[in-house]
Amino acid sequence: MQEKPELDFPRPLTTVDVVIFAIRSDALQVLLVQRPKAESEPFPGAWALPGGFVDIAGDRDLEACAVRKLKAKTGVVSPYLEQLGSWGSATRDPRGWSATHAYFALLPEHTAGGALAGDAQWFAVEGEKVRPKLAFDHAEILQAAVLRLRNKVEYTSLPAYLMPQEFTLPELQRTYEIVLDRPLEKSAFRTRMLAADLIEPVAKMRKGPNRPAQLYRLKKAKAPVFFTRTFNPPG
Amino acid sequence: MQEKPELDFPRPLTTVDVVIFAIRSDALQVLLVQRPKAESEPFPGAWALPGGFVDIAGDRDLEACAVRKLKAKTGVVSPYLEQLGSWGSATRDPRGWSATHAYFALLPEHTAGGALAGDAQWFAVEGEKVRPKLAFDHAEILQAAVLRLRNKVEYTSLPAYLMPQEFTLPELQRTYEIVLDRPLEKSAFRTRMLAADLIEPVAKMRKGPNRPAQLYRLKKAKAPVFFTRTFNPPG
DNA sequence: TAAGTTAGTTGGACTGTACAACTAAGTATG
DNA sequence: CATACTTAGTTGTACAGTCCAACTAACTTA
Repeated sequence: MQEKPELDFPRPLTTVDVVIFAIRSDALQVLLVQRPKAESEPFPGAWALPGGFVDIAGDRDLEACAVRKLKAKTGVVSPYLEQLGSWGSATRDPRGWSATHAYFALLPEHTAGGALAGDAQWFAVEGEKVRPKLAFDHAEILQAAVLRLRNKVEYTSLPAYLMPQEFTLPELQRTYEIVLDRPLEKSAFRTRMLAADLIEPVAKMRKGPNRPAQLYRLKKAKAPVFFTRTFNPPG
Repeated sequence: MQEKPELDFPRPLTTVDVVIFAIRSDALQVLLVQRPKAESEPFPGAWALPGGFVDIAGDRDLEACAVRKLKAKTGVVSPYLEQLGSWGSATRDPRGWSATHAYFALLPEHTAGGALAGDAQWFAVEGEKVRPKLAFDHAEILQAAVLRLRNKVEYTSLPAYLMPQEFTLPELQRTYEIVLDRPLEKSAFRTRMLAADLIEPVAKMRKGPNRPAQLYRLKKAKAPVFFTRTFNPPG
């Protein structure tokens, strides 16, 4: 490692933040952590996205760092994880020039209750915001994550990653509607979802208070399926 | 600025790279720069994406840094610029743990010939690759850029940013076809493009060797327009 | 004047969505 | 035990946009 002047350049602080979504109580929720209350910390006591500094000794790459932070807060090991973008500027962190690599993760509801860290808590997403004022530029990052999620939902199968292993078509549709925050046409939804070849029926039925419903599960496809068309909004 | 142990963490090298696309000679081309031949440099003499270290004294934010690097190599000040993603790992740069923030830019053909830096040169994109072997993980970044461009072209108006200020519909269609590397239906293309309300006719006509064609220009819309449907491939 | 080239339009077959009305299978209620 | 209520799932019609081919239009060249 030679002593190039460039290597002596002061380097930005480098962090990774994760926007963790789940459907809970029939609403889209996001996991936040409370920053330490010590006055020496930036934004003491404020809510923030889970994240922190890259550990160049321990983290092989950025995604491994994101997985580590997600596991630390939720105990979840392998959710859907996608890079969202990066935010870097001289002013976003009072400690100096900093850049964060933001990821977003989708958790099935049943895993979202598990091994939550003590400083972590779920908050409902209202519009593209959340009730408490967020530290740093995390409100902007959260908004980008919600918009990206909504946007991708229009033409991919992403919401399937928010479902438990087995689910009914109306439940899946409900999840789409929660994420998109608008009603969808039942028959168009069924036609498209089945044509997308993303889910397969299992032998069982779900017996509810009403008519029993067919159970489906995600096919083995790892990547989200792209639909050829968007759902056109009714009306 | 307090002396938190975290701030003493060794920080990754932080760079910004820009994938610069233009249509030249009826083909999709990308701008590359040749790395210095000094043996003390990583990948001496190899071709690489334009980019370099973030200057935390001079760059206000990541995008400003990308604009600076783009201007340095092409002279172009305000092209279409979009964040592509970030790549960071312990091994991608022999000098140590590094993270790059990648952007991609679209240039109209007539600006692409201008004030090129001496070490810069255009290369045709073949598939998702380019002929020379690229430094670092830049082949991977380039591939991601091409796939993203192709993918977005399916449902947005991005290619309009590759056009000169005034253009005919057949020229615009040709640009779509070059980017997508497949033929498009003429009448469906016209219907969709005009319905998208993205371009507007100007009073003039283009007089070519054959029948004259109506000239159009981009509407003032700053953001690329999202189509409601994809182009279905013929056949 | 005829042939060639490219711009742009027209029309019919087809496909998938939008929407409403329908059937199906269970539970709750009087 | 019959009726109403609820939710799952299907069917049918209208409509919009595409796919594709054939057409017209305007100009150049031989």
